[in-house]
Amino acid sequence: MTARTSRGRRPGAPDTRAEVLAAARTSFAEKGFRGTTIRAVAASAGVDPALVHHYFGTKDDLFVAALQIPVDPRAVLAPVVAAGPDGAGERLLRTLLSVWDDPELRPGLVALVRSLMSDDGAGLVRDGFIPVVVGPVLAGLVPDRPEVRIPLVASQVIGIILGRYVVALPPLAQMPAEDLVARVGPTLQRYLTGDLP
Amino acid sequence: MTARTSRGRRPGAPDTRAEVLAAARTSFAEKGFRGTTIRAVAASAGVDPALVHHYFGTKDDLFVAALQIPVDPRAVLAPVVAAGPDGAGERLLRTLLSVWDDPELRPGLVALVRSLMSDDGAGLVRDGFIPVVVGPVLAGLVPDRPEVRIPLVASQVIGIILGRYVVALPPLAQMPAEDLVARVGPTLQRYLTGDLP
DNA sequence: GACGTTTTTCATCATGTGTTGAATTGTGCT
DNA sequence: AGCACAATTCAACACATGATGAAAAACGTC
Repeated sequence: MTARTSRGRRPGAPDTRAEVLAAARTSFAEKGFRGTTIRAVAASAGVDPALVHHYFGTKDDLFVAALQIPVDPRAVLAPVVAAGPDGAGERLLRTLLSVWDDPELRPGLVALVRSLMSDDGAGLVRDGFIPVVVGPVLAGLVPDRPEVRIPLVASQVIGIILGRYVVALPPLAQMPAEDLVARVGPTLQRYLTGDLP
Repeated sequence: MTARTSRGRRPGAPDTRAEVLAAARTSFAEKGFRGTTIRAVAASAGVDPALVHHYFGTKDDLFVAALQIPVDPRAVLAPVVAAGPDGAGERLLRTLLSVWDDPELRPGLVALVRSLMSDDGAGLVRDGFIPVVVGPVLAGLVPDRPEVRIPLVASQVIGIILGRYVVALPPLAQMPAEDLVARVGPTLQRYLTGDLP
């Protein structure tokens, strides 16, 4: 924010690197990959663009550094699956919301989702994430026809995440997690184990 | 595709304008607004970039020309609402899918959604589209607490649209519309008129 | 066939971007 | 005090992009 003029190292021991990373995170989360410029990140961190390159190399490198998703979806979902099909819908949603509501993780996750939308990461979600990562895990929960049930679950989950975190639809974004769980849990439960035509 | 060298007007009566527009549509749909360059559109239409500017003015103008959503959501939704709450979930979804499955309308709609995602059209969806356009219409269907019910409906609808049309999740994209209606309709019905905690 | 009009390309500009290398200033070690 | 090293900025390059104005080729009309 404040104008810096002098050249060379700053006095004190400011963790400039962390500030740059934070600025990059929020910018990627808000404007996506192409919408984020290194110059804007640098400006928002009160720093010269060259410093961004000095710490993190290219823009791609900065992006992966900004994501840093310290969450293995399989590890997170494992307990949900292990507890069996009863009440799995609510447990699944509760787990998911607890991860996304963590303020440490949220910007990275939002940035990831945004970039998956705009650049052709759609293919990645379609061919990689759903069938390879989350599909097999949830497959342990459903009694039959996983190829029908899993996408239905995915559609409702995607909708919640987009509405609550990316678009921040007011009532959805402010709704207490437990209310959401109570309201949407049954939907997921039906998709997972209910009677489907 | 073929290399054109000669200057001036082409022989015959090719509708180059339409070709440019089509190229713009698919590019906007696939790569979003920022991901689309005028030069790429021109190349894909086998045309000089200046021609794109000649027909449609600035890039923004080209974008709105490419959208051309000849669909007024309120007009489309009106009959759904008029028929009353019984079976509204299925009717709503059926209507929606019939619009999106129309190959004329699809690229424009996908492009619109993509751009709403990446640029900060999120605000537009949040503050404009949902509360102003679709909210009041659907409000005629719900018995109480619209501020809870409408966003839930929105979340499931958004998820379906993203899964089926934007990401093109395989089983969701290929599923016959009526199967989807039968499977997801009850969810919407519950969000609209069911017992919610 | 002459002529105005439309369609098309060429050449060019200004701007914003990612990236690089050198220069400057502070910090910590000996 | 001296010196290697890290942190930081400056200046600049190469490139892609959106945009503009003028010129060339085909068409339609009289």
